[in-house]
Amino acid sequence: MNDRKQHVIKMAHQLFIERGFQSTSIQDILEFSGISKGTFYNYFSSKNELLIALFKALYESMERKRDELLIGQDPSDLTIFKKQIEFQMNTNKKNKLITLFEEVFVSNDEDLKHFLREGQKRMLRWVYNRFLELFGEEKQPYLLDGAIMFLGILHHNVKYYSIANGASADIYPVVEYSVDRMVTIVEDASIANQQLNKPEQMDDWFPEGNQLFHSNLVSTIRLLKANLSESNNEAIERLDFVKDELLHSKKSRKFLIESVLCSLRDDPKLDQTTVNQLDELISNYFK
Amino acid sequence: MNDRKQHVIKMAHQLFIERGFQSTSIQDILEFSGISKGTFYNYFSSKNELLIALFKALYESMERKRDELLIGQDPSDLTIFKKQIEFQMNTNKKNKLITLFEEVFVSNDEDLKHFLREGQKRMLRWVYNRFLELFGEEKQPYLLDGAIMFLGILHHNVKYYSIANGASADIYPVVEYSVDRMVTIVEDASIANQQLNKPEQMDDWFPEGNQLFHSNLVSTIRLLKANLSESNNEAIERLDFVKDELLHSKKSRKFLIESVLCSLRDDPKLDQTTVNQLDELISNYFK
DNA sequence: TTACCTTTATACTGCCGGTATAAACCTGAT
DNA sequence: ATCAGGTTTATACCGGCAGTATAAAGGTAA
Repeated sequence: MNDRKQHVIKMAHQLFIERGFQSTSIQDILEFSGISKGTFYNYFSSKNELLIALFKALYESMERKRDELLIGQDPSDLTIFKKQIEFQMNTNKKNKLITLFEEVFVSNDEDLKHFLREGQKRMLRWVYNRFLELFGEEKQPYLLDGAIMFLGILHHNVKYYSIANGASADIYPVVEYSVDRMVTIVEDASIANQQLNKPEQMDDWFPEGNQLFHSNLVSTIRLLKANLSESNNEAIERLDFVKDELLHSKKSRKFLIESVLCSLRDDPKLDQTTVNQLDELISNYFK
Repeated sequence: MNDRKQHVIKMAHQLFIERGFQSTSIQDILEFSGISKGTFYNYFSSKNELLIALFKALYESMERKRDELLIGQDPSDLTIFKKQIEFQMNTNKKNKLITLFEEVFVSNDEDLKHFLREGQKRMLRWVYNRFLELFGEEKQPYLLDGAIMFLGILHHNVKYYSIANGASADIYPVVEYSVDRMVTIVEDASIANQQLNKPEQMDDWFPEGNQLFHSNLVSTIRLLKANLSESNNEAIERLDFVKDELLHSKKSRKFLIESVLCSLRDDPKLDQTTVNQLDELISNYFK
C-alpha cells in the first residue's frame, strides 16, 4: 500500500483517538494530513472506507502478534492464553479500538457493519478454538457458551475496572481474574450439563471448509509473495486484492478474482506451479 | 407532561425502532407526528433532548414494573429475580433499547452521555442490591464483581442467542442459564477469595446518603402529589421538575430549585407541612 | 375586543459528506 | 527537450442535516 495512503490512515487514526470518528470531519483529516480532497477520494471511496482500512490494519497486526505469542508454547497452558488476552486488551486500549468500534457498530453502512461483525465473529472463534485446546475436547459442548460468556465478562470487567482505577491501570489482574472465573464456569456448566448454544452453531457462522480454505489461501499467497522482490508492486497488490476479496468482503466478486488470476498466470516473475495451486484452490472454493 | 408532547415522543420512538436514531431526521419526525418545526423546538431543545425524554419514560416505567414484581415476594427467591431480569430483557428487546443505546452511547453530547451512564450505573446498583438479598451479606465482597460479570454474561448470551435462534426466540432460557452460572461464580470467587472491585467503589459512583435522599425525595413528592387534583398542573410540573433536576441532571441548579420551592410554599393547594419537609430535605442535601 | 400564548409555515445559517473539474505537478518514454 | 498519462491540488458545487428566526394564524380567557 502507498506510503502516503498509509500516512493518511495514521493521521486519521490519531484524530479518531483524540475526538472520535463521528466528530472528526473529512476536512479535519485533509488539513491534519496535508492532502487535498481529491487525493482523499482517490484513496478512499468514503469516510467509512478509510475506517475499514484502519480497522483492517489494526486487526491484522493484532491477530498476527497474538498468534505469535503461542508459537513454540504449550497451547493448553493457561498463562500463555492470559498473555494473549492481555496483549489484545492493551492493544484495544492503546488504539481506542473498543470506543471506535462502539461508535460505528450501529451504522447505516452495510459494508462497515458486515466488516465489524466479521471481526467479532473471528474473535469469538479464536477464543472457542483456544478453549478447545485449554479445556480439552471433552468440554467441547460447553465451550461456545464459554467463549461467549468469557468475552462478556472480560469486556465488562475491563470497562468497570478502568472506570474505578483509571484508564492507565494495569489490565493483567483483570485478565487473570476473568480467566480464573472462566475455568469454574466451564466446569460448572459441564457438571450441570447445561448448554445454551451448540458449538455446531459456529459452522453456520463460519461455513464448513472455509477454515481450511482460509489457511490454505493465506499460506499459498504468502508463498507467492515470498519469492517476489519489493519492486513487484503490481503482483503484490493483485495478491493482496485476491486475499481481501475472498476473506473480508461480504460477497466475493468472482469475475474480478478470475481476471486477476488471469494476469497472475501471465506474470513471469511468479512461480507458476504455486499460481496453479492458488488457481485450483479458488476454483474449488467457487463450486 | 403535555399530551401532544407525549405523542411526539411516541411517534419518534416508532421511527427510531424502525430505522434507528441517527438515520431518523427531525424532518421525518415532524411529518410523522404532524407538528411543525417551531413546535418541536418548543417541546425539545434538540434531537438529543427528545431521546433523553424517551429514555427517561422507558426507564421509569421499566424500573417501576420490575420493582413491582418483587412486592410481597421473598427477595431471596431466585425465580423472582429471574422473572425480573426476563421482564427487563423483553422490554429492552421490544423497544430496541439496546440498539438505541449503543447507537448514541458514544456521542458528543455530554448531557446525553451522562444520562446514559447514570442509567447503566443504576442498573448495576440494582443488580448489586438484589444480589445482596439473593446471596446474603456474607458474600458481599464479591457481589460488585458479580453484578458486573452478570450483566456482561447476560447481554452477551442474549445477543448471541438471538443471533442463533432469531430475535423472536423466548429469552427465558438465557436468563435461567445466566443466573445459574452466576450462582457458581459467586460461590467460586468467595472460595478463592478473589476480588477485583471492592463494593465500596459504589459509594464513589453513588455518593453516600444519596440513596436515602433519593427515596425520601421520591416519597415526599409522591405524598404532595397525592393530595392534588389533576387540575393543579402547575404544582405537578413544579414537583416533577424538582425531582428531575435533583435526580437526573448532571449538576442540579440550586437557584432554580430554590425558586421553585419558594412558589411551592406560596401554593395554598399544597399541604404546607409536607412542603416544609421537602424544603428541609433539600436544604440538608445542599450543605 | 384585547392581550397573550401556542402553533404553523417558511426561509435562513452553517456544516457535513461527497462530486466535479480545470489547472498544476510529476515522471518516465521517446 | 518534449510529450503523454497519471496524480495531486484548489475550489466550486450539490443535497441534506440540525438548529435559528420570524411573521402570520389560531386559540383562549379576561
